[in-house]
Amino acid sequence: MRYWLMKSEPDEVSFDDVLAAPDRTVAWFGVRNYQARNFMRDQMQVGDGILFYHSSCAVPGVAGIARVASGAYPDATQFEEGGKYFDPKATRETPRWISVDVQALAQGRYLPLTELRAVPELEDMVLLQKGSRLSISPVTPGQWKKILALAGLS
DNA sequence: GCCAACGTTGGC
DNA sequence: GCCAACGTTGGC
Repeated sequence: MRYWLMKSEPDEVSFDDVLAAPDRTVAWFGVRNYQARNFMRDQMQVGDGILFYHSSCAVPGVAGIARVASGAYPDATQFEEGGKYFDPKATRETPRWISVDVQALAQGRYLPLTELRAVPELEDMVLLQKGSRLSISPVTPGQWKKILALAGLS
């Protein structure tokens, strides 16, 4: 059982969108970074905890918690010619990018990035490191507990 | 829109 | 394999 932070642009997929989806579950598509992909491929397991983070928006922050709801499978968007996530080097036989299913679990108090930065126990979070751009990053059990407490979800 | 930081590409 | 050029991320 591991914990992760996953970034989504709310204009594309917000936490509310996941809550409203059938079975509160969506495919996590569009990862185009090898380090993030490898976390999904090599380390994620069904049941892992997810901090659902809103990026590139007016108030970036943690919007809710979710769980990994499937193993890895090929990301369908890599084959969509003309689409934003099309990858000409990917083939059906040798896909390059993968997805997992993500199921929303609970929505607590919204935790803005600025607030997270002010919490001493969270200063080692990958998210908060200078220049960190990873769309999927590991979260320690201690960081997970702290954030759930801050969100009122403990 | 700006720009720092980082990742990828491709010529050599 | 190096590294300059270019592209992307994402907070502000």
